[in-house]
Amino acid sequence: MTDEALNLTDIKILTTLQQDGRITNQALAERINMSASPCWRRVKQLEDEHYIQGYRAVLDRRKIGLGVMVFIRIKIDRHSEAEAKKFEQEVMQLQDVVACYSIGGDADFLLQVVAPDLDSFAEFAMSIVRQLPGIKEMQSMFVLKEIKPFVSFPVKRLRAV
Amino acid sequence: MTDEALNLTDIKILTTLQQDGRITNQALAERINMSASPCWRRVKQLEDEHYIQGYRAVLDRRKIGLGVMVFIRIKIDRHSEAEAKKFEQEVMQLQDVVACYSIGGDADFLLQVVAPDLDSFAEFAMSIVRQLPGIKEMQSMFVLKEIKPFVSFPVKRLRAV
DNA sequence: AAAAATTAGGTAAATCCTACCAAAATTCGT
DNA sequence: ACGAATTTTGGTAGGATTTACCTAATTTTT
Repeated sequence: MTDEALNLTDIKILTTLQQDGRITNQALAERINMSASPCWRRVKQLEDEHYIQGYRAVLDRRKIGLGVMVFIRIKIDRHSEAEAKKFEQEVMQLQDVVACYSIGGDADFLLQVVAPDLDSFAEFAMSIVRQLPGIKEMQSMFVLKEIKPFVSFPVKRLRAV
Repeated sequence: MTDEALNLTDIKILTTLQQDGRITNQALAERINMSASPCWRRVKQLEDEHYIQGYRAVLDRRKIGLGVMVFIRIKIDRHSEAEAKKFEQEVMQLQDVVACYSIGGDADFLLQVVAPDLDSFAEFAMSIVRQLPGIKEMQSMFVLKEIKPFVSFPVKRLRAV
């Protein structure tokens, strides 16, 4: 509760845990050349301070039957804050929309959607997404290949103030 | 090594581990109403068969100093497979490009990029991304708000053949 | 330079993992 | 439908890990 910034140890810990979220504390401690006690304490601290939001298992999308992934750009009717809120709330409920961002630039929202196959996606896009409140435009970008799947954020030394 | 499909237990396990990748085996077993032994065995099996690719810590992007996230649509010069490969390889090296997809639709690639602030992003976009081989068009979509951050894939019973 | 505060390292009890075994349930052939 | 074979389950115990606590070392402050 003093410095509020990340030192080199923290950076090593966060980098390592992003690669292997189930590494044992002992192995982690060895990796960063520290004994187990202070290492464990730092991890707990990073968790308590919410630098680490949580831990997740990463699944093979295709193996669990989700052969199709699509990014959808969506524009909604402007001039209605209520409509936007409603849109956001409804999107939140959709399990097949695995991520959704409000974006600047040309579109209003970027949705990341998964489906077992093209037919399922078409059905979902037409009867669910299209029917969301206030939709004006919609453009699908099909993922042909995951060149670089998301793994981790680069953790760098925070710029001094 | 018999069925090759996911039963209800597997689905519960995968769903739970996507939410909490560090849950203890005992707690997981209780959650799915199974004793620890078979639960542990199933998890190991799901790991061995690569339904589970790994475990990761999820960090708070802003807390680690990455205030800006942008999706960039990029079109590259067509008619050159070699150029595309080169592009992919170079993108792979860029730490600030946290994800990259080859996409159908209007654009060729979708890049997910992070940066500490707008200035850093501008610098990165101009002097690094713009200079990638074969770039024809480039359009940035700034993330204003993460309506629904990616957490997990929906795991459903696989359709019987 | 001494005192205070912070961080590191060690230790031990509690918990958890993990490999093994036996029991139960299921499948299969007859 | 029955018994044999196979698969799956539940229990157990040794080993590893976690986690709280204490002391020593280091750094910071005055």
